Amino acid sequence: MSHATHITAGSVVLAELRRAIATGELTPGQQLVQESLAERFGVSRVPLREALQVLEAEGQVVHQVHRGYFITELSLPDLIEVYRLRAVLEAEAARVAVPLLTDDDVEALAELAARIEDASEAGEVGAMIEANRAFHFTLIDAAAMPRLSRLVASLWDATDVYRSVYYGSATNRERVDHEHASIMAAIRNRNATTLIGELDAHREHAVAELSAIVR
Amino acid sequence: MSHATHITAGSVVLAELRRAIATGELTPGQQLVQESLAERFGVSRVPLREALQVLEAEGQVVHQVHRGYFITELSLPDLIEVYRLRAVLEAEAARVAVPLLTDDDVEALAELAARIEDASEAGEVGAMIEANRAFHFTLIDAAAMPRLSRLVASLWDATDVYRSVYYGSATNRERVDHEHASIMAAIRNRNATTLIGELDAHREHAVAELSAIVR
DNA sequence: GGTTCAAGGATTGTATCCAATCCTGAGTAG
DNA sequence: CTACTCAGGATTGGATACAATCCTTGAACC
Repeated sequence: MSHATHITAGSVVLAELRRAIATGELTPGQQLVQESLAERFGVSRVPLREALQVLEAEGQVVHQVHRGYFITELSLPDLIEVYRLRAVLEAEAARVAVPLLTDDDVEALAELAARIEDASEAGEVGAMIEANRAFHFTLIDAAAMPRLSRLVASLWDATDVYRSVYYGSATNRERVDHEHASIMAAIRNRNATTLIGELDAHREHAVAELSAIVR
Repeated sequence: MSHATHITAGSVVLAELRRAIATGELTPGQQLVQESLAERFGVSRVPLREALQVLEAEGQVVHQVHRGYFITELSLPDLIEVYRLRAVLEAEAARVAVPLLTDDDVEALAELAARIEDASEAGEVGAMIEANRAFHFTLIDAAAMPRLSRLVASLWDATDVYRSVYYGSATNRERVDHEHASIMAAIRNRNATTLIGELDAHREHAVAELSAIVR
């Protein structure tokens, strides 16, 4: 029996909340009224609160006793810190992963890069976000450091609120495609130093664009 | 995060559980039966589960649907990964913090180092663990990167289960004191490179000892 | 007009109760 | 003797009900 077979109300609500945050349906600063959300998802407040507590631990929402849960508002210093920590951790992941990459891994990465491009040209923002995440985490997971993957994932989650806005721009989507091509080239060459440089540039461009959005 | 002024049943239970884990009262692999714990803390199962969910998000306990919560068992690869991630993140913290350190910070660090030594000689393991954590996080917090502090804290928490065993040994306590002296010297000289080297050595010795314990 | 303060409703925190699932162990068949 | 089956209790997941706290609103007072 696998874990996924046990669908619990709390996990369903958690997934729904994640989606709502990622799509921008729930906007930063907004209060999450427990009764309304519970009714909307067709569950009681108990599993709803369970999901909210998980999101709080991840920093996606903030909690104030007797006042409630609110979607986290990312400040500019916050955003910059998230990307700085990503730089540190993803560099480590790349360093470890490159020597471990199998040909199958590289193949999978190339295919994901292609899927991103397709979604990008079609303007399918949701599909692009998903494929993009799969692309980057295929590389990160290749380092075979599960805790590292989890930490980086939580940092990605922290900026999910703004990701849909970022990919909404065709200019941004096009630049991302070019950067992914450079990243793939470094991966194919098994050159960790170059790869880390490309990843850093990739992130720098994103943080520059996002800085404008946050304000 | 909840204001300290408003103590909620869940937060009390959470603190108690943390203490019980840190002191080794709850041992790795052990099941946490909700009813018993709730009764022991004098609360219902609702706030207890709330605390358990927080600990699960932090990786201190694991959860299996319809089976319950268990104290996490740290595998050797896990332990090594935790310390490797700490090395990466704490090095970054040190790099950022050193130029920002005020004389007051250095003073506070020196005082904490002294407190650690006192507790070490007196064999007060609990006090030593607490002062040691305060010492290291005074340095880390000086980097003024709150998310970085949180990530590192979660990595420290992950090995809390074994910390009391580690500090139970007088040999270990004595070595730690010497290492802290070297760390303080590097801090006083505002030499980030030396400091990072000392911190790395400090951690390497700990992971070597802990590896033996895990097995 | 501005400030203080006290209801009352709105919202969250917690306890209690019921439902769903798991685990144990006795019994049975092979 | 071993493997399987299937109650019955033990334990967790979730819903409802109640208590504690907060927030708004409006009136009294300066």
